[in-house]
Amino acid sequence: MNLAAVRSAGRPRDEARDAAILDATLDVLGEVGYDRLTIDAVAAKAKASKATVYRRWPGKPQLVVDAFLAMKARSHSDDGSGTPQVPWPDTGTLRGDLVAGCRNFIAKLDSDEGKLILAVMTAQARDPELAAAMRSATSEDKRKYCRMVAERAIERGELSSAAGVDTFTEVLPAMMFNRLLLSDEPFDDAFINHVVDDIALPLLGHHAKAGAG
Amino acid sequence: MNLAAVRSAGRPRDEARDAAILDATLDVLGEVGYDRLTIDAVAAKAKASKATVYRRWPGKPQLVVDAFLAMKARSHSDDGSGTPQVPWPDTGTLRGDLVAGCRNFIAKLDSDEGKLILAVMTAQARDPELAAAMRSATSEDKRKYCRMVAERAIERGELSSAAGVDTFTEVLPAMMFNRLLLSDEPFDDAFINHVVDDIALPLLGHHAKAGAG
Amino acid sequence: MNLAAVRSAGRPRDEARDAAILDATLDVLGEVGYDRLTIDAVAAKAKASKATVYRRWPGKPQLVVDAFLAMKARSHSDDGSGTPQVPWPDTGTLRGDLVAGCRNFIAKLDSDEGKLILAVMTAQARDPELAAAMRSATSEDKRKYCRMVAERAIERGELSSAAGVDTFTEVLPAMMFNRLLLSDEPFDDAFINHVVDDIALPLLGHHAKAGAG
Amino acid sequence: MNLAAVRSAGRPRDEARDAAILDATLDVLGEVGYDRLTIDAVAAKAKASKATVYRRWPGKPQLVVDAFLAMKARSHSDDGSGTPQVPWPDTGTLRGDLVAGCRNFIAKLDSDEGKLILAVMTAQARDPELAAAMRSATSEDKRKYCRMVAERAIERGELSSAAGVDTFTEVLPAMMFNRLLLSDEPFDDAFINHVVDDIALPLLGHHAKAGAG
DNA sequence: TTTTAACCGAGACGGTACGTCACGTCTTGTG
DNA sequence: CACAAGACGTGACGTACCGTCTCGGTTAAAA
Repeated sequence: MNLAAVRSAGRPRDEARDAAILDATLDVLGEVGYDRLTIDAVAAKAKASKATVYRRWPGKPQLVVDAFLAMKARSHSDDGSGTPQVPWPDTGTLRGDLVAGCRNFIAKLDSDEGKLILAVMTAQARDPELAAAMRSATSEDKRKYCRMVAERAIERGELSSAAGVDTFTEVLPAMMFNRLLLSDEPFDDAFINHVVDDIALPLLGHHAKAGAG
Repeated sequence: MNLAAVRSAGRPRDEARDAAILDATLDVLGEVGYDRLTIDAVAAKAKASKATVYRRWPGKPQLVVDAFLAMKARSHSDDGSGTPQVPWPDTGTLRGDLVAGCRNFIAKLDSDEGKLILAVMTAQARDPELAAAMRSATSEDKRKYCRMVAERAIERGELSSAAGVDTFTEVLPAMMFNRLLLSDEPFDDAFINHVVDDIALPLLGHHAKAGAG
Repeated sequence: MNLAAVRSAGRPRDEARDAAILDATLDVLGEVGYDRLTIDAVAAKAKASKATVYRRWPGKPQLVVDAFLAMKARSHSDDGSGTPQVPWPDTGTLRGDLVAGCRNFIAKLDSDEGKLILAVMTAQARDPELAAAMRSATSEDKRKYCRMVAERAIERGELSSAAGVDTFTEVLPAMMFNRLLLSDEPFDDAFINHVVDDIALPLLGHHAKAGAG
Repeated sequence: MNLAAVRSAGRPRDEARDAAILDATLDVLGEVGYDRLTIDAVAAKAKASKATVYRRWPGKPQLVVDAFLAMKARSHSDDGSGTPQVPWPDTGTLRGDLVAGCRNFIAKLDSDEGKLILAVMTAQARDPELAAAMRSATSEDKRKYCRMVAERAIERGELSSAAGVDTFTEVLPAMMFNRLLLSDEPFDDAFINHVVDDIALPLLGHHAKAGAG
């Protein structure tokens, strides 16, 4: 009797239930938001019992995190490659890359997925565990993207070093979260230009003469 | 019959109840946090009825906002002057002023009031109305402080213009909110130094050779 | 200053308010019944304040009793005479008089006033005070009617004495109240015939061979 | 899959909770009466939750009816026999039987159970459903008793037929309800004699020469 | 094979908080 | 004083979710 055999006498968990429950969670999340999401509603929509939900997740925040991660994983695996399915296009200039990146993010928020992202972000502040999960789920993506943009700029000669990249990677999301969660001002092109020209480029050490667009 | 006489037939609302309820709200908020705060508990502590609470506020978030604003108003009116009761000391250098400002903020968060601030901030993201109220309640303070620091620096010759002040006023709080609400990293001196040296000073156009402290 | 002048310093009670409140009470009673009648609703409909209502009546049951009595008094005083405005017709036979009386009562219950009567009767069982008021308000009418019917029968030679009249006066209303309040069977002609033939006439000592109608 | 197997998915209702809740209802009913009985009090006394109560009964009147019926059922099943545990003694005369029956009823009203009976009767007039339930719960008993008394009388030769029994069965309870619910006169021996001699016996066709007692 | 132990759906359970309603009292300003 | 308006403390209402717990009935690995 080896270690692997120790666990599980009894009926094994039906992994398909996980998927159904996570799907239902995303549905409900999109329909009513994080705060009004109830486990009962999720279970009903998944044709699962509350017990099955609670057997797998200790509570709402964890369930929502997992649902979010599952959604992310699914959208990333639409193709077989490890590269993101929405490639970050090389626009030819540092500023163009940054603006394109921001616009891409806005576009994402308008999609079905975006509603969920907002719902989850909204709940982050209340739930440290959810926040941690979200961070670990997204930080790598953010870092990759920012580094790539910086490297391209260095190759082009627009930047002399990647020194400011980490700070920039830190400030850019902070600005976006604030705009989305705490401000009622629109997340529009004017804001993007402002963030790119007045914050991102200066922090990256790009003393632009070409100025704004 | 003038306009002033028009208002109010019937028994006027007892403003003292407002105060009692808001006080109770702050108490409960400090004791159990936003999520576990219940209207029943507030009413009981204020020796008021739930009906009285609901007659004045439509729900928990609005009540908490008002409680927060009342606390702010009260602490600001401790003296009769218009100047803040915690003066922003002139440390002699721009960098010193900024660090001192940040540390002052941290110190505030450790106070009784700080628990409330955190509780309210935590709830902001969920409640647009609360967020709006918080913004309007705090933005002026923030702007004043940042301008004052910048003006001192200009007087000293450390800055050539106040051009970056607005952006700086925007970024600094964003960084702090992120650290407080979405990060699990400590809000310590290392972070302050990082924000001041790598973000604030560059954005203000202070191309410091004097570097760190 | 004479004795009459002693009482009442200050503004005298506006007797018109009584009428308005009682009218409103009858309205509300007819609309929603006794149990759902609220003092607030009455006051609102009378454009009176709750204080005015409570200054005059200690509570709902007393108010409803008074409203009922006022309605009765008003309908009785439609003409100046002391005789009832709905005369009890002499049908020529004892049985005919009894059936006509019962039918008259049913007809009354279908009127606007009837709804109120039912509402008040419904409330009687719960409220001893209301029951007492109702009794004293209606018993005399009942006794008068029953005696009149019996006397006519004696004049016609249908009855030899009025001996059974008091008992009959007691049983008839009891049967009706039971049918109305505690039974779900209809208050129809079949019931009337049953009561008259099987109960009223035997108790009055009318050993009829002429039987049914 | 037979019919018995069809019933019930999910956890079955715990019948013991029914009993506990009904017991608690009877307790509270006895303590404070129908009008002051609250669902909260019942639930607390039954160590149940309000939700459990509302899951089984739609509201107070239905709960009270069921509690009453449960009490009746329980007291009837104290012995295994189908005969009532309080036998109706044969006093030797029709009049004696009737008087004894009425006195037995009065005695019952003075017991603990009597308080409940009164409480429920009081509520009947307001609640048609309750009234219907009470009727079906008590009518059979009444009919049985009245028939038995009549049959004894026929055997003794006191009555020539059972013709008047149904009417009598109808009138007797009506008189009692009126006395209990709508009158303030006492339910005493004088009343019993009156009902028996002036109403019951005549309606049964017992033209007594022995007259009253 | 036969256990046997965990799974599954459904839904009851004790709680807690919700937001509303009506009560009877009170507190204003205006006759 | 009375009066209209309406705020007040009280307390019950019926609902909604919480997270846990039975049920009867699978489902696979272990015996």
